[in-house]
Amino acid sequence: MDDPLSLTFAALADPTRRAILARLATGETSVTELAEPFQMSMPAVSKHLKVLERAGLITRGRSAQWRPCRLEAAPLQSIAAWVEEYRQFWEQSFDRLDSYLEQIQQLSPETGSSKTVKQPNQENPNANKQ
Amino acid sequence: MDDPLSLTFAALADPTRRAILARLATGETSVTELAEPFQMSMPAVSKHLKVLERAGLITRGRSAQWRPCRLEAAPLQSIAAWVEEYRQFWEQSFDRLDSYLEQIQQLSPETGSSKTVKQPNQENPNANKQ
DNA sequence: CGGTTAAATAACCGATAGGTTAAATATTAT
DNA sequence: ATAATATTTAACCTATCGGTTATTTAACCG
Repeated sequence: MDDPLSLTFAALADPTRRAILARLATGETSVTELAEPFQMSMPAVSKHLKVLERAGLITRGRSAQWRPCRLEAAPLQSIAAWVEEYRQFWEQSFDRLDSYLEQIQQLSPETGSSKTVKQPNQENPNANKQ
Repeated sequence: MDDPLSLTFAALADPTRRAILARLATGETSVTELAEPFQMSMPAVSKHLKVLERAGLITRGRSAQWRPCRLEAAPLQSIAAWVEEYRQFWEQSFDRLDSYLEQIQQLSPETGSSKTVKQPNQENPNANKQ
């Protein structure tokens, strides 16, 4: 299927392409420079760029013999919107875990031997680098 | 690559699988019921479910001969965290668009013929159903 | 002009994705 | 034990993916 959302998800389902986007987040650059960190041929990188371009995640300009690539984040916004629809589900999971932990602590006070589990304040772990 | 993020993105890159998740968001259900809306064979759906399971997006129980599927949203939280890193880029784009529109309006007042472009208040479009 | 550099395209290859039909498995019901 | 129902597995097929090397295109430079 080649609907926009599927194209975008598919484009993001490859660590090389995500690394390319991360690099582009620091600024426009050439194909050669983009390819440098990877131990793969230029045509391979070129194909990755084509996938990203088809998904609308990058655009390419022209400056002499260089084709500078630029990040286009609009499709990422669609992804964000899609995933937000499910936010309640993971928050709800945390709620359930909280309830469960409270219940455990309440019903079996002999587990006080473990670390003081006084409302660990389950919060967004974040820090998902890459 | 089979890192968690890639597995999750790949699992989401198929409209059938996203539809299955949407269905599961309304509650646990059987494979047969999940398969019903699609004009494809049961084994095909079974494969989709295996992909979702491998990505951690669903879990399966056992109740008699049924294998009820349940949505697990934790991987979606990882997706949300990843994409949030790029939020500034699409917001920045809107800013640039705003500046551009202001500039246009300011420099060429003869375009007043178009609809009153008085700060359209660019806001999150949302409403991305599927 | 000829040479160099940047990038894309062509042709190929093995692995995987997404579907099929047919057969096997697991559980319930008779 | 047998049959019925729900689901998975096996085997197969075609298309796409992600990579390669070799070639071609595009733009600069001297």
